[in-house]
Amino acid sequence: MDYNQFKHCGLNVALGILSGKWKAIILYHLFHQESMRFTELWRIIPKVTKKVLLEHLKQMEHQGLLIRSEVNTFPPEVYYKLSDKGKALAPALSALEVWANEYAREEVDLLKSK
Amino acid sequence: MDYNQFKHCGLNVALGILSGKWKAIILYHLFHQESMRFTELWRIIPKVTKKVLLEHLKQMEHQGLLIRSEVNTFPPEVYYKLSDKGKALAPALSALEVWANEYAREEVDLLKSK
DNA sequence: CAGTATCCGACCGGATACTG
DNA sequence: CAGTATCCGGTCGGATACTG
Repeated sequence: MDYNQFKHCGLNVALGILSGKWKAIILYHLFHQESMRFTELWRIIPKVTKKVLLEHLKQMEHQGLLIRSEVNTFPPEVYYKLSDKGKALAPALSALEVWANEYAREEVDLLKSK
Repeated sequence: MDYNQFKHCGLNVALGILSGKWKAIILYHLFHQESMRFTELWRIIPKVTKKVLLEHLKQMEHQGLLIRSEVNTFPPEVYYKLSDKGKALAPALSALEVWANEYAREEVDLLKSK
């Protein structure tokens, strides 16, 4: 196995971008649904507050992972979807998922049961 | 691309395990060197304090990513190396690295220059 | 050398109420 | 509906000094 494949700089950046309590679940839903409204995300993610969800979405938007678009009506409609940069995370995220299911089964099952 | 490959539970667990300011760089060095002494790690990682480095190493040991072994002499010698569980992270970590270099070049270069 | 004990500030996530 | 304004407690990383 060639361990020279990764260096810590890029890894640090990637992990930094993915850090945040709700990032995984946000990405998960947007990978499965392609465009969701704010309230839709809010209701589907248990127990996150609007403020925190908004902060996460803003960060991810500024980092170019998400694209935010609003329909200018009243009441407003705002949609979030993955950008190409966000979609490109798929292989890495699924590799992490595979690893967790293979090597951290207990923690995963514990989390599922909650 | 099949986005059903990953679910958020495993992803959450994996990201949780990898969260911590110095995790990336610790893993990086241990992937490249197979067994390092505490002080060796401490000197090679810029600006981390002993306490924090120790906390990170302890966590990673408890999560089964690292194996700690001590030679009972005075002064003590303690070695850290990757376990199989830790080594199995390689594909996922290098996928993250690849993504960062491809899609987050600016941040990576910025980090490198520091 | 490796590890522990204190103390501290900054940041992060959360609760609640309010607004265009 | 989507977003903002405050306030708050806990956790995380860091500085420093000490110990087996």
